[in-house]
Amino acid sequence: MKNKNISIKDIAKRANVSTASVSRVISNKPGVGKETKKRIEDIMVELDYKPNINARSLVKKNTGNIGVIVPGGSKAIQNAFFLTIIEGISRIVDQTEYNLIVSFTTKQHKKLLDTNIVDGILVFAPRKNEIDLNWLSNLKIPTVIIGSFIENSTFDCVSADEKSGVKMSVESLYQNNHRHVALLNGPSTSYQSQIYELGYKTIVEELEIPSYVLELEEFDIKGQESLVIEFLNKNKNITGIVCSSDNIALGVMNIAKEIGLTIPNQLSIIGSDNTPITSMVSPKISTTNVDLKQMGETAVGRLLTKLNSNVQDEYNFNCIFPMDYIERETTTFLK
Amino acid sequence: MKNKNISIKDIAKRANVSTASVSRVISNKPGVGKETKKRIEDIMVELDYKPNINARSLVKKNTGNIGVIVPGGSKAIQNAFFLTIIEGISRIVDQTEYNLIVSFTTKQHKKLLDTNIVDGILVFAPRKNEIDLNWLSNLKIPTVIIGSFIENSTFDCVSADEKSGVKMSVESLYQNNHRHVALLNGPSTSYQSQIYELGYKTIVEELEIPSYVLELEEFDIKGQESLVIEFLNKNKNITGIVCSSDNIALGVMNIAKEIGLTIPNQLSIIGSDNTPITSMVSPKISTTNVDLKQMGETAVGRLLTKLNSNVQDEYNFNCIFPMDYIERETTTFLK
DNA sequence: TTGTAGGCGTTATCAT
DNA sequence: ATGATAACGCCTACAA
Repeated sequence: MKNKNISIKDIAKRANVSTASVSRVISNKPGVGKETKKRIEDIMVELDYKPNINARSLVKKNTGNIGVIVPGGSKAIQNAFFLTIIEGISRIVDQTEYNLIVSFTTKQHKKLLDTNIVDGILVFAPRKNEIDLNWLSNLKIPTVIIGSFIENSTFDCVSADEKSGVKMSVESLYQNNHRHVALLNGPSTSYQSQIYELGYKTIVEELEIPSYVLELEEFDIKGQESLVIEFLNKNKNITGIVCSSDNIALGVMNIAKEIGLTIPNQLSIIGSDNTPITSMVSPKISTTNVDLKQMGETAVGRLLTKLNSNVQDEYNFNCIFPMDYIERETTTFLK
Repeated sequence: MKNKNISIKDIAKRANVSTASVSRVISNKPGVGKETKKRIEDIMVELDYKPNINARSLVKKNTGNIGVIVPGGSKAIQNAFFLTIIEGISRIVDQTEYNLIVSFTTKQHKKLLDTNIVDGILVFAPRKNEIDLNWLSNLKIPTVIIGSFIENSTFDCVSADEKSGVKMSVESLYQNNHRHVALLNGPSTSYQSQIYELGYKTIVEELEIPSYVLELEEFDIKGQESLVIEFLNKNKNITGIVCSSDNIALGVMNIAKEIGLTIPNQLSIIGSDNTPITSMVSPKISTTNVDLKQMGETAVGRLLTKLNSNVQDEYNFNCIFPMDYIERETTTFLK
């Protein structure tokens, strides 16, 4: 069933050298004659030799894998926010010898982390109920958190400045004469949501306008339409909504249409993260933007240096990407 | 930096038994006294023992990983079609000991396949220019192809019946009085596109209506807007469009609006695969539907049986999932 | 420059 | 029911 695996021994025998020499050639190490090196290499391609990763890992005590932990059960798979970041990650990992093990479910997370199959991990905006950060920290495995900033922790973080993101959104609405601006937020189990809420509360207080917050179960509104409708009906004076994801914004748009609110005239809506759909729908969604790919790249970059420098540097890497507001068609001046 | 890894030896010593016994309890094999078993287990948790996967793999000659090959460069990452299938896959893999290694880029594909780090692979609708199927076949690694049916090959395939999908779409338009129905297709390097084209040609011929085909570079229209506009302008009599993906349909909707065509009255549009956005936008997109999660589940299922039965069964697994047409708001009767 | 040999952590065979 | 011990394929001192 499997190819009879040819090993370092086979090619050593064939080349009349020791396995040591072959190993040297494989690892591109010095100490082998130009002649023999050539001979060995030829035989390697002739026999289509492929090193056994497991054996190598066994002695080198590494795995060659980088794990990516995606939260939110399988729902998040469809989340463009994560996927764009993964694109950035892929781009960098491509240039290395590492493989990417992506885990989408809680069970897989456990398996991945418990089983020592990765050298380092990238954790996407963790949820409190899914991953115990203390436990994670005790694992002593190099980790970078992407997409949310964990306060008072020793974790390296790469995140978007969502706090000022919401702030800009609310402010732009305010400048457009809106005085009743709501926040449609993701679940509070997400550290991301906490930032959003914090940012919202802060600016709302600063502007001295009332606070309206609706917390959803996810970063989209599927299955919670009635909740949103109820919220909108209960707070008829709301004229602007800031959402903690573009998907939520999209959902609200549809609900608004259904209950007869025109966008943006009767209701202005702002999303978050500038995912592709925002400009694929009509009206195009106003949103906040951050370079997600770059975020991904930065995160793996950091992880790779942690992996390559055995020295555990003590300083805490914490990179916060700036966001900017993109005005499109779901927002307007309130008459 | 790393935990001093405690091994089977350590726990053997501590328990005053041989490594063999420890190994037996780890693998839940018979031949170890109830007493000693208990003792060993206790020590294992006490020392927080975790088996070394590499060592195990080395002797067992497997890796415990399943690879997933996603085509289309990193663009496909955002493709809900694939992602939904991955959801199905995850659901099954969750119940096993396997890990999922997802590869999004051509380079990673190579690495993954060349390096023997997976026991089996799931290949998503391959592109001719990205993966040489002959080469793949020579790898002798258990493989299941998802999302496209490869004719005249020995590959196991799990795919949607897209041929009858397009057929239904065109027919429904025809029944609604449309006589000029176009196909907006993905790249011909995709086997999937070939099926779409085949289905389209067939039904168009059967109905004796003219054929209009536009081949795009991807399964969405980003960056090719002008191409589509040109196509539409050149063929003014087209009143209905069948797209080989929902993303294409969405793109066409926007273009139509821009050039002043109302949907569905002046132009009816049908997508493909019933991805979530279709019902998140307005008007809601008419499309064809297939149980993608189930497709994913079936595919891994098949792969797992291949993996578990050393017997290479000779018959060719070929599962084609039925599609059905979902009428929504982007299609109407042509007056 | 090249070779010898021990060890990485498991599993599995064969004794006991 | 248990224990030695030889693999598994590779790397790496240490010798030569």
